[in-house]
Amino acid sequence: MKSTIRDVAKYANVSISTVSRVMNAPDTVVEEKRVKVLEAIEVLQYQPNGFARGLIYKKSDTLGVMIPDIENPYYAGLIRGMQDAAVMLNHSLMICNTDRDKKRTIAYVQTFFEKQVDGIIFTSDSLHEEYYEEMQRYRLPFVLASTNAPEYDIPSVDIDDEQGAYEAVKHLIELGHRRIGMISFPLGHTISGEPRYAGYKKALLEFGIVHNTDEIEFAEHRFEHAYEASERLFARCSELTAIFAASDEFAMGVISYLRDHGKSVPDRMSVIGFDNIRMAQMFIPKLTTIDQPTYDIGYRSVEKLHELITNGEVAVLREKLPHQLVIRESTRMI
Amino acid sequence: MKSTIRDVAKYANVSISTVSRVMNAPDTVVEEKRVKVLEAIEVLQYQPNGFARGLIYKKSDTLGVMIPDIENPYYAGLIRGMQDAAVMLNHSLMICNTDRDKKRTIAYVQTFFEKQVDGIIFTSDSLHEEYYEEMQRYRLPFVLASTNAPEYDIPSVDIDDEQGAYEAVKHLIELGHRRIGMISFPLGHTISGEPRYAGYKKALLEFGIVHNTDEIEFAEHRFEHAYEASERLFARCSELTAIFAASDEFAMGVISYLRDHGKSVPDRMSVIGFDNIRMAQMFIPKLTTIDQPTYDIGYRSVEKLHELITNGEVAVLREKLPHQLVIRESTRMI
DNA sequence: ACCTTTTCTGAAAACCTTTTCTGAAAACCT
DNA sequence: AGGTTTTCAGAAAAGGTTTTCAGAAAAGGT
Repeated sequence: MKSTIRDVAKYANVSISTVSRVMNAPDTVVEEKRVKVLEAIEVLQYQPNGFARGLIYKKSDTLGVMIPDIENPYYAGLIRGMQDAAVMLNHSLMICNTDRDKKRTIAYVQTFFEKQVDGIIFTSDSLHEEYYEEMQRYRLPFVLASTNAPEYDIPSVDIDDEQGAYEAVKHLIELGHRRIGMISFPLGHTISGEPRYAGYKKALLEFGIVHNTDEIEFAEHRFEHAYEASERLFARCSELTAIFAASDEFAMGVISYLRDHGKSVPDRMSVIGFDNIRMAQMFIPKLTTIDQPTYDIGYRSVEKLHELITNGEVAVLREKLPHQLVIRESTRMI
Repeated sequence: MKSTIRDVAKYANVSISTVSRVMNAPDTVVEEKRVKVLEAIEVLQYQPNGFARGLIYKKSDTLGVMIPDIENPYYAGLIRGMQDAAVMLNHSLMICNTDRDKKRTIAYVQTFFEKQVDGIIFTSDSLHEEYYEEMQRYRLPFVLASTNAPEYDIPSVDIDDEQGAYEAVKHLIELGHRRIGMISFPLGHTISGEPRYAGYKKALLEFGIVHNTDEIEFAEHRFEHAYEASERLFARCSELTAIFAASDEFAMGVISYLRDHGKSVPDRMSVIGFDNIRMAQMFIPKLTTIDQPTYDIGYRSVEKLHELITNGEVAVLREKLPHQLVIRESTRMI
């Protein structure tokens, strides 16, 4: 059986208060007893019970994290950053993979609440009203990582998607491309759909290129969908010379499609991605892309959540981290 | 403030025992009071406190998971499987990324213990003696996922690495290759290093090919290391026509190296990987590889841990799940 | 030597739940 | 109607810790 503070007290011939003090304020107990207690702790392998402590401190030093799709490598960097920040703050992470399933997400909020997490980090995906209400219901502090919610005042940390997309497309234009297609996220229910599309349009507009809505095609989140979307897009528009893909995974889907149909990238077509996931530099060709500081977004988001938990508020509500154009091999001068 | 059972009791004009009963054995309390209590619960948004419950039930319904490197996509499938199994069992997962750091790993075992996880899943990586002792010290039930420990009697679920490697190399041989190099994990401190190397040797031996120790090169776990290892290997052995890479990530490293030096795969060199991570079918060329049922390994490992926790023992100690050769584009007839 | 302050320790309450035990009321039986 | 069983609800203990409070002993001051 696990040993308790009582066992330690008995073994060391002191009261439990003394044992507790040895652990929490060692200098208030006289040396002689202190060493006896320490010895007892060592012998009995005593470790305080987190439940009992939680009951008193009313906190678990645990943070809940919602990930929409853990197989998407984009989240790996995010998680690493969060983890490192958590370690620094002496906290633990409870991670849950929602699979973008509403029921599951809401069920997890409840679990988190019952397990007394101190707060929740919500990554990517747009914040449905239901989620928001669920969080409000339980009054759980939470922050948004790699997404934001324009309609609510919720702390968030992400990047400027529109600006990133703008720079990506601008890069293509500066390379001489004029017929530029896009593989976008669906516009409605996805958070980076709108702004990245807006950035694309903005760049075209700025360089006086007419935007033809034919030249955009939509895909859900995965490689396969982008592959299929490419098929539809190229069937419709044959004169495209470059593609702006809303994510690196999409870019890989596009390139795979092109390769399967005998068009090499970047010789016959330039493709730029978004995110700079680790695979971007492992892929052949290495992807030109917009780098997101995923590690930092993760790190900052737990710092921010911690700030929110301890202060009840947050110094800056919506935090935008810097992105960066990374030029590799998948784009070239026309 | 969070409402407690006391608040509900007061609101519903009953004792706290009754409230508790409504939640845990509803049919032992008369209808009239039951609805009042239910109503109070709804109004006050009451949710029982996990700490208090944990104190009584002596369990948290939470499992700890150790992942060596969360950025390695291999673990994504594993985690999904674990998560799904956990949801089915009404448990939560506390995931920690060890970065293969001993101090951090041990610190995490302590945290897990204090937070009263019911058990731990240890993934990949070999089980150092220190870890084993730490687990013993705390008497925490644990299982090994995607690794095993020949020297200890610990429940594990993984695949037959040697057989998998054997089949991979056999495939190469059947394709007509005779000069087959290998990019291996380091032999000493890594769990799949030895058996995959053994499988490689076994296949060569079986087909009467002399095994030249020159033709193997070692790399740590990542793409970059495999890239560098390729450089060393090809500098030494120029007549190789095929490579057995100990992981898909290694295979991608090898292929990238070859591509950067003008040798296309599979035309000039066949490369086979191991794992069948999601990227294997996204890569160009798509990787021929040995499929590991990562999802199932994850799923089974939490089932197994649960079995161990509830029964104190486990029906089958070392569980081997089936692997499978998946032929794609990175290998071809010589 | 006596009084005051400081240091140190233990008892007990508090945190929130579940569960056992006990007793009151209701239901059942003859 | 009287006695027995069953149903139901509340009081209280238990689970392991921290912390407040009070008191005893030691130290300090005159």
